[in-house]
Amino acid sequence: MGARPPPDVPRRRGRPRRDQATAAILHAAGELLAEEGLLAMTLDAVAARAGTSRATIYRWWDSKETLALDTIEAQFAAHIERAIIDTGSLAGDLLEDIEARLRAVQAPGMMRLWAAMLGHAHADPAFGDAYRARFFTPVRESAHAAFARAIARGEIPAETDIELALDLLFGAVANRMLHANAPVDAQFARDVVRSVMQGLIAREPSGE
Amino acid sequence: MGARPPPDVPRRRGRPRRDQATAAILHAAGELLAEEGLLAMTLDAVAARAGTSRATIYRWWDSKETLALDTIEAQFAAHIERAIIDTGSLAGDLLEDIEARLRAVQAPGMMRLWAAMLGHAHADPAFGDAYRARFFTPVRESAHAAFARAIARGEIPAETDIELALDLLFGAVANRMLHANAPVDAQFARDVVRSVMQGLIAREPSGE
Amino acid sequence: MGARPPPDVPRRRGRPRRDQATAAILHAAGELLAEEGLLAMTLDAVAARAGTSRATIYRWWDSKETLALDTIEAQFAAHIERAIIDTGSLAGDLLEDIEARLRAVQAPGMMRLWAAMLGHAHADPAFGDAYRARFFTPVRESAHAAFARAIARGEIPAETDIELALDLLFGAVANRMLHANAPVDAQFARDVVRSVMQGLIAREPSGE
Amino acid sequence: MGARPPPDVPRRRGRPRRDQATAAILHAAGELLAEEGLLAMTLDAVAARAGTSRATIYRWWDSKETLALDTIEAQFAAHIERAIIDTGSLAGDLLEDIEARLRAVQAPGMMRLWAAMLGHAHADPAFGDAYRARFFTPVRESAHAAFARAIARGEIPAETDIELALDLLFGAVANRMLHANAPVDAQFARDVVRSVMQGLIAREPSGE
DNA sequence: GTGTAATCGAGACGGTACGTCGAGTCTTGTG
DNA sequence: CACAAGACTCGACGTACCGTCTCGATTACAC
Repeated sequence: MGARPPPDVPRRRGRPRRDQATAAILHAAGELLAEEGLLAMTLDAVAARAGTSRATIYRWWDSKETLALDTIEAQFAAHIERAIIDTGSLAGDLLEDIEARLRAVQAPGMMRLWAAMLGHAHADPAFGDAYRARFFTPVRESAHAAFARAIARGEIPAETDIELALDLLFGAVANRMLHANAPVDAQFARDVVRSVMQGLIAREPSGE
Repeated sequence: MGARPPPDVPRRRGRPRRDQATAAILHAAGELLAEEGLLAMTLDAVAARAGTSRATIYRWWDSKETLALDTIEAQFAAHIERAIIDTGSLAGDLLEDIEARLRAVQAPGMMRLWAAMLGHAHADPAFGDAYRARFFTPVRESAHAAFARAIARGEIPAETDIELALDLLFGAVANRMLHANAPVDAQFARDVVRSVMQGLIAREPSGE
Repeated sequence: MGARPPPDVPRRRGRPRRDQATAAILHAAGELLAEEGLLAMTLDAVAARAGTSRATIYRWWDSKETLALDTIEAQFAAHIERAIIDTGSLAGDLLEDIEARLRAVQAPGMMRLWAAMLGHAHADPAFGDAYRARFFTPVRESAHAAFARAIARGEIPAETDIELALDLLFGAVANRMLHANAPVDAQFARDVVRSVMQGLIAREPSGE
Repeated sequence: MGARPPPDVPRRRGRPRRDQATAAILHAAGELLAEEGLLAMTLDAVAARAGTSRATIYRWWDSKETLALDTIEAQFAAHIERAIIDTGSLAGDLLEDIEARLRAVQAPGMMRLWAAMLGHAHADPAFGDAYRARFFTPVRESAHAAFARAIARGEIPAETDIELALDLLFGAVANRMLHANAPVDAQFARDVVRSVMQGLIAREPSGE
């Protein structure tokens, strides 16, 4: 599975791919996803709005979920600055990180879309792998790096269970948005970061 | 929206509802949900396996998601003992609570189903309300009561931010299962509980 | 097959039949047939308008077509005076007869209903027998009697092919109404009668 | 309403219509109509026997009645030679015409189908127009032409009421088949033609 | 230039499931 | 018994997307 958009081969024979079509499809899909959600979005509607044919979409994506994955990735890219965050303190790094994600996910229709992707990730294992590789792992890694830097400069103990910390951190935020369907503000983000750091610093090794 | 299973009215005129049919439908739906997931489950298949007609299903449920909601509720009921948990310590209460939920959610196909329900909860607000009222709020309330008891007996400070604690607690577990798609064992549950408690006890009031 | 309305047994045990129900059903069916036609008329609607239950209808009629048959028979009875027509001349008798039928069949919705009955008569042989026995044969017989009287008083030759005359007579009228969907007025009826009589009187025996 | 079989445009973009499918549908519908009649014929069954999908049928026909209309037209075409009938005498022309129609309508199941079409023609005005345009008007016109030729060559009076003659002619035949549900043989056709001609030739103008 | 190869639009097609509707049957409680 | 209420099975309906498939038209590189 998976999209095979830019194979970036040097040059092939035949009519070259019309990049405008790809962009128009992603744009149309983005609008429809925000307006109606994943389930209500039909490829017919995407094709009509993009001015292409359904066959062209199927040529480059193998399902509408994969198309949606590419679409929200393109939208996230606009919200998240890829520059490495390094404020000098762990709390500062984590807060910056979380707030950047929050800005991206609070665009209209994005929560609904996120939930739909998560649902499909559990229905289709291959899609689940792609989903995690693109939206879960990167987030986790950038936060992981922040913890590693904090250990390196002695801010937190070396034996800190970073994986646990990440689950607490992102889990709390996700829980509030996805399950409680409640808004997440900056104050909540600060509370979460402080609680997690206090819980980790004070803790003894977990091995009973 | 929502199902209207019989509110146990005393006795009405007309042919009585065949309870066996309702049970058979729920049973068939449960099997098919575990085997194929929500999206692949057809009402045709449910009706065929339950030995009823599709029309009978539509008489009592307004969508297959609502049917699924009733189905997993029936399955959860089998896993979760409703007796109030009170071990005497906050950590003990929380662990018992979490582990009870884990047992229920680790039945085959249940993760996939949970994710699908969450996805639909964000697609259909009315369904979202029903979903939270039945699967989110009860869990939260039983844990909330455990915190209240802990405050009453002086185990944790009275000004503890319980809502935050709940988000950390259940968020960490949900994050690992839903997003990381990784297993949650008893050790992880213990680590989460300990971390959250330490983070809360030591913390100062959040208001800047 | 066929309806089994009033079995007219002397007196049976149990709750006596509520004649009002039967009348209400026929009345409701008549209204609905005129308003919407046979196919669009549902037994649900009839039952609702008659204030009865569907089961009661099924108790006395075995299909909605049979119910319709009884219904239009009741309506025809109101239009057609059963007294024997005898004006003294064949042309007069035939005209009276035809015009009486026309009055009945030109009630609103009646053409549509007649066509539907005819369609069903060819779909269900048993119904076809009942239909002809009630709506075809009687008409034919009363006109046949008029011809017989004309022969008796020497108005037309004794060897007149009456069956052929009846087919020409009623066929022309039915053709115009049913097939051409055109109105039939008194002038047309007079023309038909005159043409048929001239054609028959002048003719030689048909056997080649 | 109405079917839109291919108007034979020169060449359009897109996948060309698979003519075999259209033919298979008409053939399957023809068989099923003869076997079971219009009401019992299911589009499911037609699709299954034709090896197409129900959607394809709905793409080209808007109801099963319209499909039936096309079907019997195709079958009539096989029975009726379109060559203009001109035997030199009015009686000869009319007999040829009537007997050609009789051959077509006496195929198995055709009477039942004809009656059903007539019923639907009165239930759905738009269908009624289509029905008459295809099965009523053409028959009428060819016979009308025969009368016109007879007037031209002085065989019958110029003031003959042709419309009345047509109603008598076809009405008598239709009455016997549709209403009396009796067979029509060549002798009956001859009798009808002779009677109508005698009735018309001898008659005076109808205007009082 | 003239293939050759690829893309794109349009749109028909077989399929599957949907949600609805009506027919006809059955099972209660009430009169 | 008759009747109302109403739950039930069955089967067809017409619709909506899906994913696939032919087409004709277009556009480039390669010979």
